[in-house]
Amino acid sequence: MNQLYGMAGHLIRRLHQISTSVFTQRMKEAGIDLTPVQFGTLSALHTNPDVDQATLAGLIAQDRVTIGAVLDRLQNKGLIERKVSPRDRRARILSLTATGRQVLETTAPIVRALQDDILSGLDSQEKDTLLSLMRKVAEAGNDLSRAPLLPPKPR
Amino acid sequence: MNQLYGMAGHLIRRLHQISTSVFTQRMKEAGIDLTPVQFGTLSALHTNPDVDQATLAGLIAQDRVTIGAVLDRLQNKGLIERKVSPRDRRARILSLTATGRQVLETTAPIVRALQDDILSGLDSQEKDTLLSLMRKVAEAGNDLSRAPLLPPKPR
DNA sequence: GAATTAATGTAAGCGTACTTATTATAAGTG
DNA sequence: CACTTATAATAAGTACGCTTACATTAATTC
Repeated sequence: MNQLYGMAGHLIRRLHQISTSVFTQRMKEAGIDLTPVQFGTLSALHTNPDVDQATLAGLIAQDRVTIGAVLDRLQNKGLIERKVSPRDRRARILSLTATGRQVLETTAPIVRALQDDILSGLDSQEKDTLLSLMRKVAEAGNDLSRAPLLPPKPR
Repeated sequence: MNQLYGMAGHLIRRLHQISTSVFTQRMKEAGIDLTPVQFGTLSALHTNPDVDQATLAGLIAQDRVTIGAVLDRLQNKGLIERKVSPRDRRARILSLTATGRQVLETTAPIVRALQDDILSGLDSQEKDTLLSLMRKVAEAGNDLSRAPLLPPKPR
């Protein structure tokens, strides 16, 4: 009846708990007030400047509604700005503030480093294997998820 | 600066989104109103009858506070019961109701079947590899997470 | 050009996962 | 036995991730 512990869903949930826990702890140690999703948002905004909210959501596989709330918090912290798009008055064009850019620069190396701690218990070959399998699952399952990853605007 | 897409944390979050999305969809198709965590809770309760809330939380690696809210919802649906422990009046002894047992029996085979869909995109050997690596990470990272998995009461 | 259809962002609400604080009870120590 | 310490559950609050619904604006179609 059970066998819960061996189920993909349960293991994925555990990994997610471990991942966010490690992230939160490292940020706390560094005195930085940023969640995993907030970091991802800043990072995506740095790579894709001047996108609107819906596009950004697709770029990091987030629900449009969720990202709206995340942006509220980032705006309150003074890390991002929203401007009404001149081309489409429904849309908000997003940009990093100077502070946001600075926080991202400070945080990025810490985040890169902590990825390894999440997978502690695996040797480096196993890590590669796991990452490549996860990439495969994420790609194949993209359309199964509520908020699929969307390619950047072709423009 | 970015490389977000290859990071362990991001991939794990994606897998979690895919996993819960597949679960939710299959339950909806089956006309069953049950979330992944609620299923896990029922399942653990079936395997470990008459535990209290704190013990249950440890058995499925959940925060004690979170599990309290989950139990509220399961109780509202009439799937579980809470009784004050005669040995320790602080503790609530949990049990499945007849309805709860029935829902679990109906749901379990569907949940078992859907595990495979979560990992669509992998062949069966890759699935085995991924599951075994995830098990390893979950085990090694257990104490890193906020709510580690705890062994059942020795009693 | 008016009417339909679609898209952007927001609001409100549910469920999970966490934090810190509080209440009640139990267990341990002097 | 009184006092301290620890534990079970709950309360209140934050953050994600989702749903449905809605107002505004854009694009399409007749």
